[in-house]
Amino acid sequence: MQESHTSETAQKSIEATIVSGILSAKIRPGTRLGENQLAALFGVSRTRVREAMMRLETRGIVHVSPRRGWFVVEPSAEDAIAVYEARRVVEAGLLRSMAVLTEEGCKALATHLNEERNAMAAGDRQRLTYLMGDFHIRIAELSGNTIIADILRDLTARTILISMLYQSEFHAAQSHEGHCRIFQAMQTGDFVRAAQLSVEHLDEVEMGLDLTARSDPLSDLRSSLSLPPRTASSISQQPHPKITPSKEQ
Amino acid sequence: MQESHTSETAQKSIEATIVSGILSAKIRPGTRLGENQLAALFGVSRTRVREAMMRLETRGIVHVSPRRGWFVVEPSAEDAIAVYEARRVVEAGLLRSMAVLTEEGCKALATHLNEERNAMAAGDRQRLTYLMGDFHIRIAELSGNTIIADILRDLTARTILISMLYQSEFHAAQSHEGHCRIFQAMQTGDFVRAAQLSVEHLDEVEMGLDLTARSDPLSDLRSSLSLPPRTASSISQQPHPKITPSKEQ
DNA sequence: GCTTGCTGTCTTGTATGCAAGAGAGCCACA
DNA sequence: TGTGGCTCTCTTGCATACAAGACAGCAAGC
Repeated sequence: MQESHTSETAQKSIEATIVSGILSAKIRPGTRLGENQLAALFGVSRTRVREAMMRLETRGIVHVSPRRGWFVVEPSAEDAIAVYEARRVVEAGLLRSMAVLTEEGCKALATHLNEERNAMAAGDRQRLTYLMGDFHIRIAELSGNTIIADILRDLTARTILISMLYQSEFHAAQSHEGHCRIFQAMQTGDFVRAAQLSVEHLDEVEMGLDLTARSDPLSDLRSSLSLPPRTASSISQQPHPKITPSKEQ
Repeated sequence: MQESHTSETAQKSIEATIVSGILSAKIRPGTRLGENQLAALFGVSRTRVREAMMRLETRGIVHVSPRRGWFVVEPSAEDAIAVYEARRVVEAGLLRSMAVLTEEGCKALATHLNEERNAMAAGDRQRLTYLMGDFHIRIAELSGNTIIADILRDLTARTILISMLYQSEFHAAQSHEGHCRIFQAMQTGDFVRAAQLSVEHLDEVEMGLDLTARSDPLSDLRSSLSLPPRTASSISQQPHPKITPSKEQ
């Protein structure tokens, strides 16, 4: 952990750190990501932080509110539906395109499902969230197609943000069983069935969302004024718009 | 075309301009995109250009060679295979997920296929290239899923770069027929068949590539030295590494 | 009490300046 | 003639300075 090595790595790791923070549910949607704060945290100048933010913006992970700051996206109900639809398309397409499950792949997934079980037993919810998303990414990875894996990673990050907004209770056992079923189908080489199970699994999770719960309290006024349903700039009507009282710089 | 309006728009349009230039085959793979050149061209400072470049980099459209410059990516043969595989996954998954073809959608596609015919008759190869890629993007657009549409747009851009590198001759008629078949299946509501035809169509195009033609002449030496197949930094062994003699600034 | 306008502070937007490095071209030398 | 090294130019990398705007908090007026 040399200082020099850290700062070298920090260049692209701002992105990775934030994404991994989201994937493990440690960063909530709407979290403010101040350029100065991150710059101080990572020991770099604002320039680098901005670059990372812009990259994350094109990946659909953060968005900028002009002269106000960068925020982790808070997907709207419509966004949520679109993300789940996209995942169904990609994951089903991926499974259907797979021909064999290699020995290593089989082992990797079996190990993963064990980890899920362990986390459930331990009641480690953050780790569980991470594992539940990671299962799908692993499938993409062992298909060998890094393009699809990257796409799915970003979609999974958004999925986790969605679940933090709209999922009242976490049916971990149900998800785990879904994963097991998909794995079983893959083991028997029935990828068409695996794809179908994957779609059903995603449907199930989507159904578990309460997409009306967090609908903003202004929706009545908004609709009577016939404004767009929920713009990016109307976001962050969050309960804690204040920054942590660290005065930074 | 007011000056002010142009410069306001220019901010994000650098990205769009380059992508659209690639989609219509006006920008070749390996093209150098100098920060100063673009800054002068768009009338903005290097800062904005860099932002656009970084966004395009995360989209897989350009890459940077440190202290040498930004270049439009030159996909390797392995990249080409991965891109086609990803497209098969996404497009087949998309078509399978579609339930109905709306009246407008039907009209839009019919119009598009007519445009393809016109461009073929006119022998307008650039426009033809654009249309051939755009067909797939349109399908994604009329599915209503902008996430998938965006993904497919970037993949199509890369596909076109690939075709400029590895496609010796352009079988436009063959592609057009493939599109027609997909459209017919969609019209009859048989999306499973449309998906299957789409996969076959992409296979066909991929088969038309000569993925050994442009393999770099150093491959023998490279493999005997057991170096990595083709690194990003080994790119731009292109015939014209020189910049156009505009002295800029 | 409630609203409305103002002002100070804190944020990002953007340009610019300097440093580091890569590479082309030249020159000396064998 | 061919080869090695040097230098000089041009490129991006990165930090910093300043400008512009958003918002909270306050004060004045109704």
